[in-house]
Amino acid sequence: MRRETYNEFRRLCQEHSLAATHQRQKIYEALVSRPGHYSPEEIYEQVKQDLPSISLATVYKNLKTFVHAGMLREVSPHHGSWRIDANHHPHHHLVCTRCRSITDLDFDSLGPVKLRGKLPSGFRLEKFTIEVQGICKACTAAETKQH
Amino acid sequence: MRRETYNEFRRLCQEHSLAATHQRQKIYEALVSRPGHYSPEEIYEQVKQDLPSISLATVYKNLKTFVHAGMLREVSPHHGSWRIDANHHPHHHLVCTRCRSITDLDFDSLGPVKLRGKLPSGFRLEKFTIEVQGICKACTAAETKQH
DNA sequence: TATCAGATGATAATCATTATCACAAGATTC
DNA sequence: GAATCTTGTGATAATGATTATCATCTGATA
Ligand SMILES: [Mn+2]
Ligand SMILES: [Mn+2]
Ligand SMILES: [Zn+2]
Ligand SMILES: [Zn+2]
Repeated sequence: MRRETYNEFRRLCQEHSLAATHQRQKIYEALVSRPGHYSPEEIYEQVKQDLPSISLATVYKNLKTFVHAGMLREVSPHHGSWRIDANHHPHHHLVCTRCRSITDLDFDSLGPVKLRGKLPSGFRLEKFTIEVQGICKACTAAETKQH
Repeated sequence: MRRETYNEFRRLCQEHSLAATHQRQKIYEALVSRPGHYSPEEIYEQVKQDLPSISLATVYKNLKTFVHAGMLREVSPHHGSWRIDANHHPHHHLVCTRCRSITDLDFDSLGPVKLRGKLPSGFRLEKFTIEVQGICKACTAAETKQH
C-alpha cells in the first residue's frame, strides 16, 4: 500500500473509531488503488491474494462499515430486489436514501440534461436516467418524532 | 381487468408472439392497474389473490419476458450485486444496458440539472444522480462481429 | 376437435447476503 | 511490553432472492 493511502486509511479509522486491522487495510486498498465499481465478491477475491484466510463475511461487514462511515459509497441508492416499472411515460425517480422507497417524479419537474463534453468513444447512448436522492416525507417525520 | 387494459394486453401479446395466458393477464394487470415499483414477490402476492395456484417462478419468468419485450421496464439498469464506489469526486455513471458494466463519467461532461417544478412536499433533497444508459464499446463490438 | 409449441407449477439448485458465536487481535492503560 | 478490555475475525449456518429443471397442461392454429 502506498504510504499516502496508508496514512489516509489510518486517519479515517481514527476519525471513525475503527480498529485499523490489516484486513480493513487490504479491503480499503483494493477499492481505492484502482478505479472501478466492485462487488463484495470481487473485493474478496482481490484481498484473498494477500490474506488467504480472510472470510467473505469480513469483507461484507467492513464494506458496510466503510459505507456507513462515509469512507465509501454504494453505486445504487436503491440496491436490493428487482423492481419493475409499468409507467411508460418519460419520468424520473425520487429515491429515499433511508428507506429506499421509489416514487415517480414528473419529467417536467427537472430541466433537460445537456451533453457538454464527449462520451467515451464507442458508447452508444440510449437515455439519461435521473434519480433524485433524499429523505422522504415519512422518514423525515419518523426522524422528527424521535427528538 | 378493465376492458381497455385487457385489449392492450392482448395486443401486446400478439405483437410479441406471446400466449395470452390468464397468469400473464393477472401479472400484467397487477403492474399497470396501480402506480408503483414492485418486486416479483409483491406481484406474486397480489396475483395469488386471484390465482391461488400460481407459482413464484411463473411470475419471475413472465416479468423477464415482459421486460425483454419492452412491455415493462426495470427500475435499475444495473440491478444485481451490491457495488461500491471509492471515487469521492462528484461524477456520473455510464451504465451498459447489455452487460451492466458501470464506468465513471466526468461531472463536467453533462450540464447541471435544474429543478423546474416543485418536489413533493416533505421530500428533503440530497442530490441528483445521473446515469447514462447505453451500449458500451465492448458490447457494440461483440454485436457487430455477429453480422 | 386434434395437434403441438410454448407456458405453468413444483421444487431443487444456485447465488447473494446476513446472523451467530467462539476465538483472535487492536487499543488502552499501566 | 504485559494485562485488560473491546472490537473484529473466520467458520459456517441461516436466510433470502433468483434461476434451472422437468413433468404436465393449455392457448393458438388449422
Ligand atoms: Mn417509475
Ligand atoms: Mn463511480
Ligand atoms: Zn424514506
Ligand atoms: Zn456492455
